[in-house]
Amino acid sequence: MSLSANKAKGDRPSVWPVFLTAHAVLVQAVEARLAQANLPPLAWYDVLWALERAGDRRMRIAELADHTVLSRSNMTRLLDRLEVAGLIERAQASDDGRGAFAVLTSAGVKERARMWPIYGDAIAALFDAHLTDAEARVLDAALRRALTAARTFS
Amino acid sequence: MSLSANKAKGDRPSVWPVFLTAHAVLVQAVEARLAQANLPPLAWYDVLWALERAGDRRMRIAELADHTVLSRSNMTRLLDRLEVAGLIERAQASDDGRGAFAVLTSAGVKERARMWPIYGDAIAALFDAHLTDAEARVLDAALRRALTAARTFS
DNA sequence: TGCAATTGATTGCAAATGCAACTACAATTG
DNA sequence: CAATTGTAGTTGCATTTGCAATCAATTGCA
Repeated sequence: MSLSANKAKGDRPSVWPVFLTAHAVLVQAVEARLAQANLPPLAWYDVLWALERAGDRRMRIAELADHTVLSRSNMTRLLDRLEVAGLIERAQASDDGRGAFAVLTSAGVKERARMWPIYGDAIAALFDAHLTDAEARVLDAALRRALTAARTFS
Repeated sequence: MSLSANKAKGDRPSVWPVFLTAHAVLVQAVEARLAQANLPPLAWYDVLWALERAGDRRMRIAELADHTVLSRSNMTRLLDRLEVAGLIERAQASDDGRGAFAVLTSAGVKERARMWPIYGDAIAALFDAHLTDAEARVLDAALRRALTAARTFS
């Protein structure tokens, strides 16, 4: 009976435990590399990069929260820290009196550029290097499928 | 140049972003299901299950921390909560005066059993259901490879 | 043996998170 | 167009985390 906890309902062993552990270990390793280089954490990168890709370097704050899979209050405070660090600014939305934009500053652009070499190398060395192209494609497709399914659920 | 942030060094698009998002969304969805059923969070399950699999239902606390990829201080406090809830007890290690065991109580066994149906269903529905057997094998192998590589690094 | 260095676990304190109010504005509808 | 209902973002508070310091016990070694 206790075997059940190892098995998917279907009865092949589930990949889930490995998925969880791999994530934990990899993220920890990446964060360690960033910290060691005196760079801010991963979450900062996500926000900066999202803003940089947005046409005018600005994004509505709820949109950002969705994008980075963070709660809104969480995003509010993350933006507080980024603002204190001078990497973003807030701007009133002209069309909606309640809304605000997070706007990337040029210091923000620089900081993301400073992070990328370390972050990119970490991803490459710790993650990508261990996947063949074919595996990468499978992984991508599978995870996207699970992802969108989980999203339509909630 | 800014494209670089999308690409693995190798220059195929990296699966990393999807990996991160999938993890975040899936874990959130699973936690939501547990919470909705008035069950404790995922981390509790990990500890309870690890203890249950250990022959004598006990494990050294550092060993547990390693197993669940948590810092030691974190584990100390997680065990505090589990102890308050009556799901584990602490026991002195006989061979090492500093050491302590976390010991699963029978209430702990019951609680894990209570969690499993919800947790197992969640994994099955949100994750496993979206992988073919072949994909599952690929995923498992690839993640394990990255995992052990990352571990030998740190 | 005796003393420094190491290890297992915990603790204090600062930072980060989650959740439930709360404020200010916008949209709906009667 | 007034009154309700909904939405964007922030804040208070309790919980959780991370890191460095601490305490006790063990190990290494001169």
